[in-house]
Amino acid sequence: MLKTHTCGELRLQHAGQRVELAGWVYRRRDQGGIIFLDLRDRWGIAQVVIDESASPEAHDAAGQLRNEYVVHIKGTVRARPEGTANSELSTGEVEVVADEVELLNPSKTPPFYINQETKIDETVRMKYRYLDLRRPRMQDNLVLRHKVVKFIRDFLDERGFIEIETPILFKTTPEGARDFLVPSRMNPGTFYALPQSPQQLKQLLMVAGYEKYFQLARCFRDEDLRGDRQLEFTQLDIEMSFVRREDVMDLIEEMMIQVTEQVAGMTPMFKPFPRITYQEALEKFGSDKPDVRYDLAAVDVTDLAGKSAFPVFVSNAGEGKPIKVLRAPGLAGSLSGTQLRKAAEELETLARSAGAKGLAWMALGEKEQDEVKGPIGKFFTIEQKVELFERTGAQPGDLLLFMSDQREVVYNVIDTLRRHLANQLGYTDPTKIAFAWVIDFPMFYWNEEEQRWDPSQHMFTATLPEDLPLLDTDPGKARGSQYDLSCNGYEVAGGSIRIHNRAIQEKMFPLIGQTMERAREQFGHMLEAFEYGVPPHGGIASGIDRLVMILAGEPNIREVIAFPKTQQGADIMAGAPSEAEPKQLDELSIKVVLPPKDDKKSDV
RNA sequence: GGAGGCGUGGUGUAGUGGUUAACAUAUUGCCCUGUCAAGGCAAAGAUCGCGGGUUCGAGACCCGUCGCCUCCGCCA
Repeated sequence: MLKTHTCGELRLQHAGQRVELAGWVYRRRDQGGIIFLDLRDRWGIAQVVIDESASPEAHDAAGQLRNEYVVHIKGTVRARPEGTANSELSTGEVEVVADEVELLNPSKTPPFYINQETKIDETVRMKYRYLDLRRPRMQDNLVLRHKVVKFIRDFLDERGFIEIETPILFKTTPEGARDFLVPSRMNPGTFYALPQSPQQLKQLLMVAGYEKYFQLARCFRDEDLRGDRQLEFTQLDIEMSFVRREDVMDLIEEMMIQVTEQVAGMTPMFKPFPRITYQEALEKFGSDKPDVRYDLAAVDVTDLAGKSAFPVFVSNAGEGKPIKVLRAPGLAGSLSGTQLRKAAEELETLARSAGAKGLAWMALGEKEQDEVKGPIGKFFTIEQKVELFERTGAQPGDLLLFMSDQREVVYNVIDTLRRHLANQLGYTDPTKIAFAWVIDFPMFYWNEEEQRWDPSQHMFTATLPEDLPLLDTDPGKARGSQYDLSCNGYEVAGGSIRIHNRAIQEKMFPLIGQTMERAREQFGHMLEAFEYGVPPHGGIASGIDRLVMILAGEPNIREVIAFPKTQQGADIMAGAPSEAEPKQLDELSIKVVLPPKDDKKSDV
C-alpha cells in the first residue's frame, strides 16, 4: 500500500508517528516558504505541511501541485501548533509534516468544484459523473447507502433469512408497468422481460420451502422518470411463510426504526408507526402515502357547508359531493386585502392544476373581533361560522381553504395543497422522519375505460378473510391484506399476504377481465405450483433508493445512485442508449422501423 | 403525450432592444513561513445551447429545435 493510514483517521494519538498518505489535493494554500495541502481520500481530509527550510525538495514538488492532483506523501504526524487547530475538521488537531512529496498523476482543472458545495447544472454533473462522485456529499451518500444495505442484510440474516438471487432475464411479471424486453438470439422473434419485481419467483421460493427469503433485487420498469423514480432501481424484496399481516409489518417496522436510528442517526417521530386505513388516509390527507411529519388534515364539512347559502356547496352536497376544508395556520396573518387575494389566487391556480374548478376561502383576522374575509363568508350565518371554526380548530390569522368536487378530485386537491402549504409553512424539515402504515386497501379499482376491475396491487394479493364473501357479491368493497409504508410523503415499502389457495386464485382472473386461457399462458407455472403444498405466505418490498434518499435528506433519487439516468432515460456520460450495429440486429432477427418524422415540414 | 422553469467565460450568476456583455469564483504568472473558502498584484478567458425571423440594431422580442429539471398522464 502507498498509505499507512487514511487521511480521515489521523488524531492526536498518532502524533510522533511516521506515516504515508495518498490521495487527491483538495486544496492548496501556498504561503511561499510553507505550503499547506489538504489531502483528501474517501475517509476524510488531512492537512499536510511542507516547509521549505526543512525539506526543500518536497517543497519544490508541492509547489507544482494543483487541485485534484494525485499525490503520495511521507512524513511525521504532529499536534498542530498552539492556536492553529481546526475544529471544523475531524483531523483538525494534527497535521503531517511531509519530507517527501511524490506526484502520482496530474489532473486537468475539473469542470466544477470538487471542494465546494455549489449548485452545478445537472447536465455537467452527469457528463462528469466520476468527478461528481468525488465530492464529499456524494461520497457520504454512497457510504450511507452501503451502510443501510449492510445493516439490512445483517438484520435479516440474524433472523434466519437467506438471500437468494433470481434471474434478470425472465418473463413478464404482473406489476402493471411497461416491460423492458431483451431479444433472444437463440430463439429468434422471442423476448425476455426484465423483472419489474421478483414477485412470482419469491412466491415460488415459498412453495419450495425456504420460508424466509430476501434479496436486494434490481428491478426495471419502462415508465417515465421522476425525481423519485428511475428506470432501474433496487428493491429490498422479502417473503415469509406461515405469517400473518402483523408479522411482516412488525418485522419491517423494527428494521426501519433500527436503520433510521443506528445507521442514519435520526429518530422516527412516531413509534410505533401509526396505522391508517386507506380510506382515512384519503379523507384526511388526500393521499395513500401521506406525509405525517405535519398534521394539516382536511376536515369534512359537507353537512355544515351544504346548509350554507353558497349555491355551489348546496348543490354539490345535494349531489353527494364532499365539501372539505384545509386549514392553513397563520397564513392570512398580517396580509392586506390585496395580498390576501393574491395569495388565494395562487393557491387556486394550484388547486385548478390538480383538477379543481375553483377554490373558496375564508380568512380569519388577526384579532378575535376582526371580520372574516373572503368571498364566501357572507353565505354562512354567524352560528355556522362558529361551528366551522370549532370543527377545523381555526385560530385568528388562519386561512381556510374549501374544496368540493367529485371525491377523487377533492382527494387530489387536498394532497396537492397540503404538500404545497407544508413547504410554504416550513413543515418539511428533511432532518425529521415520520413513518406511517397504510392498510386495508381496496382489492380492486374500477377501470372505466376497460369496464373491469384492476387489482390495486397485484393479482396475488389475498383478500382480508372477513371480506372474502364480497368477492362474489361486491368486489369493489372487498379489502385486501395489503400494507404500504409511507415515509415523509413517499411510499417506501409495500406488500401483502398472498393467496395460497388455487381456487381463490382462479377466482381472481375473471374478476380482472382475464380469461383462464390467457392466465394459464402467462401464469400457468404459478397455478401449477400452487397445487403442490403452498404454505400461507406474504411479504413486502421496499425501494432502497428512495429510503436512502430520505435518510440522506436528499431532494431526489439521483443523489443516492452512482450512475443514474436523466428524465429522458439517458446516460449522458456514456451516451446510452445508442443505436445497435447492423450485425447485432441481424443476429437478433430485428429490423428497426422508426416512425416518420417532421410531418409538418413535408406538407409545405 | 402534455404543462411549466432553465440554458450567458471552466463554474455560479447579473444583464430594463443600443454597454468595450458585468460580478464572484476557478484558472495562469509573480509575491508571501501558520494557512485552512488563505491573502496581495497582474493576466488570460464568451461565436450569450442551436436554427430561422422581427428590427436601423437582438443575449434580450417572436417561431422552431435540442438538452436538463419539476410536475400531470404513466408508474405504486
